[in-house]
Order: sequence, then structure tokens, then C-alpha cells
Amino acid sequence: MTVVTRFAPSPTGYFHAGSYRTALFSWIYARQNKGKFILRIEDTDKERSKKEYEENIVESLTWLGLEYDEFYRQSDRTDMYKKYIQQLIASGHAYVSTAEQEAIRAKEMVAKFGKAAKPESSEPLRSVIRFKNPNKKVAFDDLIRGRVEFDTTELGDFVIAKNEDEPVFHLVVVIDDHEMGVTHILRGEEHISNTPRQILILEALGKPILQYGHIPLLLASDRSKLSKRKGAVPVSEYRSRGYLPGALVNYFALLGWHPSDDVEIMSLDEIVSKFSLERVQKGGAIFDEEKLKWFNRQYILKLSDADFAEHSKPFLPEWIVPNSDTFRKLIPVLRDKVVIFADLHDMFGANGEMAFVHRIAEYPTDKLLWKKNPDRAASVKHLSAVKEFLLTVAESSFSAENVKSVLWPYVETNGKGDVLWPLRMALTGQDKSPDPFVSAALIGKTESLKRIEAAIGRLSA
RNA sequence: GGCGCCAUCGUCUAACGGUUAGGACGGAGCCCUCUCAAGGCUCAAAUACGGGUUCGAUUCCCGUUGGCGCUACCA
Repeated sequence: MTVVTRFAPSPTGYFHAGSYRTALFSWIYARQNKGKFILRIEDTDKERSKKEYEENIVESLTWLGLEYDEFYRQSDRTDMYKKYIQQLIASGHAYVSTAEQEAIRAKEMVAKFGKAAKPESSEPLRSVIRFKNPNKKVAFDDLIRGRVEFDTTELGDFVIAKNEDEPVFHLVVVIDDHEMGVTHILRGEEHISNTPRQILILEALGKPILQYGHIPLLLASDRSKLSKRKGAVPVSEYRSRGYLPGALVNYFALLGWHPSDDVEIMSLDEIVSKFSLERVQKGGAIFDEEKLKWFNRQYILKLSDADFAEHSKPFLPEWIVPNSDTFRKLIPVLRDKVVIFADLHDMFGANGEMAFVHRIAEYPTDKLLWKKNPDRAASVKHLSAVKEFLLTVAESSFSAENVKSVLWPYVETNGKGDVLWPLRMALTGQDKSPDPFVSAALIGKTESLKRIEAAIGRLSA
């Protein structure tokens, strides 16, 4: 039997980490079993569903590399649902509950639970279609949790449609999963309590029960459910902040699942080959951005220069010309420091550690002196000597390696800090910056000499 | 409230009756070092609680506590 899984989001918000991980697990399971992965947009709630969100979901899925084999939108399928609703009514498994009956029911609920029990609806009561609950015990074997049992009596006769043209979640899910040939429903834990009523509908329809696996929820840092207000960042935002899709996939796969070895850095292919539902965690997991950053850093380290350059582009200041010589020289320096590509904004910002490549910032003369040996005369002497050495390097071969080799003997005999600190400050004007050899090469021979002379001038004044 | 699910370091997790309870992120310290990083080494840090079962419980059972979910004409 071919495995068919699905991801069925409602387009009522941006696609964020919580639903993303559920999609990932479903996708992995389908791929692992050489099956199909279906994307189904559940837009039966006309009020809250928006096209914008649907596009966001599709874009994010694509960016992450989770391609789907089939695509459906529930709003395109109302005719089919209608047939099923009529069938259910005809067979006595469902009935129309009139507005009057609804009013009575509402009163009974208030009497039973007190007015705090239900969110009061200001809408006038209308007639709806309810499922005739056989009031029995329902059990299923959850792929992740084992046997789960419910007594469905307390569910009462639940609503399956507002009218023949407007079915409600529980009904459409059941019909679609059946019609689409879904075999394994891997979904969030919040649906575990919904499963019995879906099974009831399935039985009323005379359809077979499917395999259910309920994946633990992703939690905000206070262990509450992840929500828009609390920590649910859209996947598209991670993209725009400069996270790599591979890092995201890798991190989220490990949130709630763990391979039998301790290897954490894995490609999607490796994850697919190692994945098993038995090793999926039962408890909810808190999403930790620090660890995501660590993954992103590991993935950045593995990027080729060309790929690194490509990913950097959107975050670079205007004065850096893509594909220029300076840009190429910058790549290894940047790669050492970037955790997410958005870091580039700060690094090249007014007081960023890489701003010196463009223009040196104002800084107090005292900063030219090494705090461990703040000797003005010695600093002037060292800078002058360095200047003479740099003069011997041709403009065309002014690389970090060449600069270093011509200066190194002098640096070693006169003290690294004594020579290099004033030099680094003279070249960059920053407490934090790449080493002076790299910095010199980045700004070039002419500019380096100019800045060194200026520093000597200030120290001598 | 009712029903259900869950419970190992701060966080993600390993362990499928016998381990000095392992790894990773983060943290601390040391080394390296002209700065900031990176890198290397080291350390601190957990089985929620109480009963059973067993020669032996993180592991199995029961209870308590706690967290979460569902309890909608949202999905």
C-alpha cells in the first residue's frame, strides 16, 4: 500500500514554526516510504481565510524544500461535501437542527455548565446540521502514543455543517482524507481529542479508519502553546533575516525527534533515511532560537564562497559592489563572524566592525595606544617602521599574506601588541575588527598608508 | 469543571530493568591571542513527588502534583 500523508493548514495566519514542523514530519514520512505528500488548504472558514496567507504557506514550503505532490483547496470542493451531507441526512446519521431547537440547546448548555462554560455568541441562532451521536466508546492506536480511548457520549450531537453548502472542519477533514486516499494522518497533538468524532463520522459513512499519529506541540518559552503573540515567527521572516533553509529543516527535525546516534548536523536526505515515528517524542518542545542560530552558523561554514556571496547580497550596503575584488576579499572575513545574514547590517552599519572598509570613523587619539603598553613615542616609531615595510609591497600584490610576511619579523622582535594594536587602530579605528593584515589588504595600499600617516600625525601632535 | 495527552540538566534530548544518568545549545573557567570572534580543553547543571512490583528502577503499575490540549456554527 502506498503511503499518503497530508499537511492541511488553514490559511488564517502566516506559516510559522508550529505548523511547519508538523508539515516536515508528514513530508519526511511520505518520502521515506516513497509515498505521496498532499498539501490541502483548509479554507472552510470564509471569514478568516485569506489568499495572502495561502501564498505565504506555499512559498515557505517551497523555500524549505518540502515539495508537495498534490494540491487541493477545500473551497473548490463544496459540491462534493454537499453530496456527503445529503447522504448522511438520508441515512439518518445526521439531521437538521432548527433555529428553535438550537435556542433550546443553548439554554440547556448554560444550565449545565454555567454561563462561563461557553463563549457566548451574539449571533442569532440559526438552523445547523448536526451529527447523530451513537454515544459509544471509540478507540484508536496512535502511531506515537499507543492506544487512546474516548467515550464520545459527552460530545453530544456535534455540528458538522452550517448548512448543505457550508460544511465544518470535522466533516471536511474526514471526507477529504478519505477521498484523497490519505493513509497516515500526522498532525498536531491538539487534534487528538478531535479524532474520536472524526472516527464516528467515518463509521457513519461506512469508510475505513486511518492511521493517526499525533505530534507533540511546539511551545513558547513559558510552555504555553506557540501563538502569534508568543514566539511564533513566520517561516518567511526567518528567510528574510538570513537563515538558511537547511538549518531550519535540520533544527526543527530535531525538535521532537532524535536519531539513534548523536549526530545532529544532517541533510534532509539523511533525516529522511534515519527518521522513524517510534523515535518521535511525546511531550511538547520549546523552540530555542539560540540553538537555531548555532545550526545556521554550521550551515554558513559549509557554504561555498559563491553561495555565501549570493546569500549575502540582500544584506550588503550599497557601497559594496557585488563581484568586485573587495567583495571577494571580504567573504572569508565575513564568514568567520556571520551567524545569520542579517548580522551584516550591523557589521557594515555606522559603527560596525566592517565599516572601516568604506570610511574610517572618528575615534580618540588615545585609542591608538595599546592599553598594556601605552607608549606614544614607541607607537609612532612602530607605525613609521610599518609604513616603510608596506612601501616595499607592490600595489598589485598587496594581499594579507604578503603584508603579513613583510611585517612579521619586525612584529615578532618588537612585540605583537606594541606594533599590531596601533596599526589595527590606525587602519580600522575600531576596537573590534579583523586582524591588521587582512584589514590592510581590504582597504588597499594607498588607503592603508594614508591612514597610518594620519595616525602618526595625531600621535606626534 | 469534564475528558484526553504529557513529565530526564535552563532548553532540545540519549537510556527500551543493572550506566560514574550520555550528547548538543546556552552558561562558567582555562588555553590560544594585538581586539572581537572562531577553535581547543575543562567544569557546573536533570530523572517532579509518594507508594508499589523487582535482587535491582529514569525505565513497569497506581496515586499526587504540574504543564498542555479539547470541551465552537475555528481549524
